[in-house]
Amino acid sequence: MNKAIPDLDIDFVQNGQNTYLRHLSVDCVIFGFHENELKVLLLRWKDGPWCLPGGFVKKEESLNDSAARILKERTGLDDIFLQQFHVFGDAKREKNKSEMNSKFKGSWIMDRFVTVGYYALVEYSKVKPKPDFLSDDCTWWDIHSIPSLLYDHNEILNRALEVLQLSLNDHPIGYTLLHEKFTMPELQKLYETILRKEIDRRNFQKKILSLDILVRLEERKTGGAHKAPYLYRFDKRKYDRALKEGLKSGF
Amino acid sequence: MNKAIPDLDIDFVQNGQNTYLRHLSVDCVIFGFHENELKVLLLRWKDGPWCLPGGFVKKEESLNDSAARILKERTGLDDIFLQQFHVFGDAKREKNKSEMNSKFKGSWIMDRFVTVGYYALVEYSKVKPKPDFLSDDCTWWDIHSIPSLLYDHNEILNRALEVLQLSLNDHPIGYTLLHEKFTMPELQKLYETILRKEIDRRNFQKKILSLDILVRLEERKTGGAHKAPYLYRFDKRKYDRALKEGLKSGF
DNA sequence: TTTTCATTGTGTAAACTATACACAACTAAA
DNA sequence: TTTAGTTGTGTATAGTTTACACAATGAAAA
Repeated sequence: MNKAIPDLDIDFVQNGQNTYLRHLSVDCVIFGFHENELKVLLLRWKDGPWCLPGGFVKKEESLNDSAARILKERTGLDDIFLQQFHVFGDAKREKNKSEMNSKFKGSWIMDRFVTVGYYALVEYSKVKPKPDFLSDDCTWWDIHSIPSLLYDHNEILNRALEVLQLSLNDHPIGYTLLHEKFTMPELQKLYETILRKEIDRRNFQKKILSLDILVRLEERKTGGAHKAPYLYRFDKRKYDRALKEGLKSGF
Repeated sequence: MNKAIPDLDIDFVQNGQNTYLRHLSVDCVIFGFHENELKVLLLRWKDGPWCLPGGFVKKEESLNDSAARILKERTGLDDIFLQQFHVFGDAKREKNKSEMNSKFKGSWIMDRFVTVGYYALVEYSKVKPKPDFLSDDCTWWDIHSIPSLLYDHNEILNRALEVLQLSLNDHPIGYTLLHEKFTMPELQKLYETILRKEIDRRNFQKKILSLDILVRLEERKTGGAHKAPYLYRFDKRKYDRALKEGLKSGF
């Protein structure tokens, strides 16, 4: 018996195929925003590389439910914005799988997997990262310094970022990534980070306010060595309506 | 032995799981354009409903290759614009499967399948529709009169249409749907059909020409009881460049 | 207490893009 | 020869995006 795999896992490795659909996995790119930087939640395999949090699809479970379950297991969060964005189906996408995971020899886990990529937008401060039983670490990484990841996970992450960029023009992303109250510069920084470009402060404000999904509060955020900016929050009702209808124009 | 399944199929039904990944299928929404109408290629199951052309993923085959193979088998066409657009993973998506296909009892085919939707844009006149061995018909249907389809195939088709509409704004779709030479009104009608809205003739021409991907030929198309319109063709080089870069503005 | 620095709040002009719209020219059929 | 239907083309207006400047504020430094 391999020391690296506790008893709990033995059943998963040996009999998982009775619980899960074979050949099919789900990987989640979980985005957060903290200290004006876009972050992604990564796991580290025991004695292995960093990777995206992922999992498998139970035999009677919908794909979306699988993704939501995986998200919940890693972050503790329910009811999060979660969006399928691409299927990764190259026959050779799991390079070196057999060498890397010799401890799973003969297991269903060693089969080829096609994986469905989901991305999630979560509020950084509400997340309590939890490793899964195959991992010994689960932490946020800055989007600008992602390490080399397992298999094609770097590609999956990059694709998620691209899709996020495009979605920004169609959907008022931001609701789930920020605190309830936030300043205009914070929101702008979020957009700039995702789009990887600078936006004129005055034009950004004009445009984002014209979407009519924000409410300016009386409150201001003090503490900085400068003029105190107003706080804003999303108007949930208008925000949801905008989500449904889609936004016309983008940055 | 069931009369409806010839010998060829027996092996597929009984031993397909040795060739294909289980639980995973591919369905293709194949669009064509003919007589100023958008068409979709559908199959009819033997003694069954109409459905999208689909198939399975071989164990050593990439997902994209599977879709291309399925497309080739149904249309005879190679090298076609083919795009993954969504995964359909509801646990109950194959309603009534067990009743409908009792002849496959015990086969891997009766398992639950998650299916990956692809859409393809093909030149109508080049296609020679061929039923597969489970079907006895394979023909074009007008987009406005699609029958009730197998399982969730109506939903898959509708989703493909939505994605096609969105893609129209990002990509110069049309190259693969029209003859080599076409008139401006034909191209406009294609856009109008996909978008389900009318576009001002003069503004359409201005905009599409401003993309700088068309070449106007000296030739005109005669035969109509009216002024003969010019013929155009795509400038392949500029078209490909535009595809890569994406188009800024949409209709 | 005053000054300084970084940042916020706000408005307008110019460039660009999208939309609305009209008339002359052409082709085949009546 | 006339007619009906359609094509080719340009311009004025509305709307949107972009570029840009200056006064006000709050904390920290002098």
